[in-house]
This record gives sequence, structure tokens and C-alpha cells, in this order.
Amino acid sequence: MVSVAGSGTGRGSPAVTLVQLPSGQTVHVRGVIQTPQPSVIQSPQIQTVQVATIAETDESAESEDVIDSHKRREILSRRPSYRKILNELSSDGPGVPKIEEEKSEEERTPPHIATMAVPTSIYQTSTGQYTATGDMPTYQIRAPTTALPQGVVMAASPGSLHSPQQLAEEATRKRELRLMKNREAAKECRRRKKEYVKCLESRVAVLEVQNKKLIEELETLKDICSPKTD
DNA sequence: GGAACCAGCCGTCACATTTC
DNA sequence: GAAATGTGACGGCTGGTTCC
Repeated sequence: MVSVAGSGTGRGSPAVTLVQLPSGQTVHVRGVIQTPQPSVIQSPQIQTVQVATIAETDESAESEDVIDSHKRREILSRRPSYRKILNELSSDGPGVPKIEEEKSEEERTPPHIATMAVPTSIYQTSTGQYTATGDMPTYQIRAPTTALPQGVVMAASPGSLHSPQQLAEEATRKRELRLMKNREAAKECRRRKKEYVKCLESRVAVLEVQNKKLIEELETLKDICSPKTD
């Protein structure tokens, strides 16, 4: 859940509100009430997929496992990349951090095992400004992203590959390279996904505060406008 | 102490999407 | 259209917690 510690109920200058995120993060929210904006949680073109409904039953034959797996993959509709989604969100307003195209400064550090603290993200929405000040995960970079894995040798020029053994070695090398790249891509993808989820959580917190304030404002206006009974 | 369970992370595969 | 890249799904591993 999200807990809110309001500090400033005045209607003049933007009030700063502390929002406690489910993850324990504390978010400072300022200037919450502004013009309406498109929904945040809407993920463009996302279709909810009920994977659970494809759960196997006991009587399912083994041969159906493969079919089920294939069907499931067919059913799963792909959403746009997290980078794309976040960048689209950020284009809604200046508040959402863009996912960097390139690795952060730390991730470009020299190739050796290093424990690093990822800098805390600062989130900001078009409704105001707020920061995420909670603890961020610490990542361990084990391998250089540019170096080839151990045992992988740069191939000779294609024209020099003649024997089946050389071809096999080339295929193996390509596979190793592909696996290494995919490994890094998966890491990056997971990092983006975490960032995306954090961003959504932050916006949820902001919108909840916004909603609460609007309700309060509505009640106030009702009190003002309602005819006095006495 | 160790078995059972859970959550989180990672590597890999398969396929979708993007880039050239 | 092929190559490169991104990501969902899956299974394995590991550390923490709980129960016996």
C-alpha cells in the first residue's frame, strides 16, 4: 500500500507531500493538482493475457505439453519495449525519466568485478515534481560488456574458412557471442523493467495523492455551496 | 540440523520488434 | 528481407525463513 503524509493543505503555493511507496520508498510530491492528464497505467496496446487459464490438467497428455506451450506463445501478445513505453510516458510530460539509450557512467567502468550503487532515480511528472529517495538495488557487474567471453577467439576472415572443423568453430564462436550479447541484453531488460515498475509505482502514488486532494477540495466546495439550514 | 517453501536473480531459448 | 536487439517464459541456483 501507499501511505501519504500530507504537509501543506494550502491552495496557494504548491504543497510538498511525502508519499510512502509499497517498496518503502519515500516520494516527495509537489504541486499535485493540475490539469488532467492521460492515464498513466495505461500501457499502450497492452493486452492482458490470462496465462493461468492455460494451466495444464492432470489428464493432459505429454504430447499436448508442446502444443500448449506453442499455443501459449501464440496467445501472448507482445507489448512495446519498456524503453518505448517509458519514453512515451515521458513525452506526456517532463516528469518521467527517459530510459537511457546507453549504459550509465558506472556501467562503462573498466572491466572488472565491481559492486556499484546505481544512482537513485529522480522521477517527475507533469503534475509536479517529486523524487524517489528510497534505496536502489545494487548491481554487480561481473564481466565487461565489450570483451569476448573466455575461450572465444576472433574468427578468421570468412574466406579463410574451409574445413568443417573451422566452420564448426566459427558456428560455436557465433553462438558464444550471441549468448553473451543476449545475457547482457537480458540484464539490461530486467533493469529497465524494474525502472518501469518503479516509475509506475511512483505515478500511482502521485495520482492517489492527487485524487485524495481533489476529493477534499470537492467536499470543501460542497460545504461552501450548500444552503445553510439554520 | 535439515527439509520444505518462497522470493529473487540469472542464463537460455524462442519469438517479436527494430534497425539497417 | 536479414541481422541485431528486446523481452516473455522457463528452469536452475541461492539465500532467507519457517516448521518439525
